[in-house]
Amino acid sequence: MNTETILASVRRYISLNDEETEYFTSLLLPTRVRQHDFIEQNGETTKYFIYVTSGCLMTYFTDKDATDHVIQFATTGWWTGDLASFTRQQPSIYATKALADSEVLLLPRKEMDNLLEKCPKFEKYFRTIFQNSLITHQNRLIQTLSATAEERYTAFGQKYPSLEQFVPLKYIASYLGITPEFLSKVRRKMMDR
Amino acid sequence: MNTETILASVRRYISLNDEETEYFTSLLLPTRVRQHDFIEQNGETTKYFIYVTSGCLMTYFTDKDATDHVIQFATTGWWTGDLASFTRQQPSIYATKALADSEVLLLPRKEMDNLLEKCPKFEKYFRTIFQNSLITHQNRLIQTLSATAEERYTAFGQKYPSLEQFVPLKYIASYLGITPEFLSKVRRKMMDR
DNA sequence: CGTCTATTTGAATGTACTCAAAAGCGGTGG
DNA sequence: CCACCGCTTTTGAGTACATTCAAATAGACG
Repeated sequence: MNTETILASVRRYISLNDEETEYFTSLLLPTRVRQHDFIEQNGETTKYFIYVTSGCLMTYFTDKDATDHVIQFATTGWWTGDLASFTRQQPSIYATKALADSEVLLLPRKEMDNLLEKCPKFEKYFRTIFQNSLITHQNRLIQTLSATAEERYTAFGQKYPSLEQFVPLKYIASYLGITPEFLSKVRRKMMDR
Repeated sequence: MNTETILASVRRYISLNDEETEYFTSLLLPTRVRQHDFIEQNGETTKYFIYVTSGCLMTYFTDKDATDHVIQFATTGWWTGDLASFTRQQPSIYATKALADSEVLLLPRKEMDNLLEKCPKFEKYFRTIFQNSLITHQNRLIQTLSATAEERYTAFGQKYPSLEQFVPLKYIASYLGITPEFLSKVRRKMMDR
């Protein structure tokens, strides 16, 4: 399967020689998943850190009232998964499933450990990935705390235009922290203007 | 000033020889700040990544209605600051100020670049710091999206008991994403039971 | 003390939720 | 190709959680 996009991602931050490239790609498990398929289930210990080559995934939390809350959508070029479970090898509170037929590269936990040990320059790559992701999460937190549902919906559409083709409205509502019914009403109000 | 706690933090993840220890600590600017003092102001480009040796800081965002939103409280052993501004050298949307007289160690942006270049094992340290912080932010997002104000307040008290001594209720309200008035009413209800 | 800020209280209001039901839409099988 | 089924989206009425505004009370600090 296609390792072009992940290598491009890595090379934005570190340079790799042929041997390193070969070694790195040998650790990745290329996998096809179909729409509605799960890559990880909640309750189970997360096995993989997941890179999306094509398609679209979502990682989400299901609360005690059986309401879903989307932590992240991931399209081409994004990493996703449950970092807490992956890092600490404890049961996951998240599940990750495909919103469209997708191609992913799975990095098993042990192989990531090996990679970082044998080829420490990947520390820089993941440091940068996590740092950027942290910034994104802080921005989202600010948005959630300070903006109305309508403002958040508008901002979401502008920030992630490519997701509209994959993501049902009810999951966008979930990501925004509102009910599908209320998102529908927000959209109505926007249309009426 | 005391570099014990920051060295302990670093040594949890990587080991340093004397030369590395010496070099690392030489980059840090020990600074005392008094309650109400600012370390960084919004609108200005963030100069430092901030490590708290003692006391307590808060990093917060002020929205268009002049309402503050706390991104992070930082007590002994925590890093804080505006990563987005620090990383991209763009004007900050956050400010960081002291909630109590505090001692901090400031790591200037350029020195962090030098450190990571000359002593790449620090990539691992910061990768781990950011990874853990990301997990914390994801948990908080989940909480904010799925729990009521009362549940969040209770969880906050359990997770950060040490903060109660430093942080005025209005900032806890801000962190939880509610108004001070409503937090007061939540507390009343809890007392009445 | 007196002043300034933080916290509490109460009434009116608003934003978003719940529940129930209808309408829309896509896929599948006869 | 159409009819049906299941799931998503919309609509509406009633409700709940949280906000706003105004004012009183309590605390902290010089």
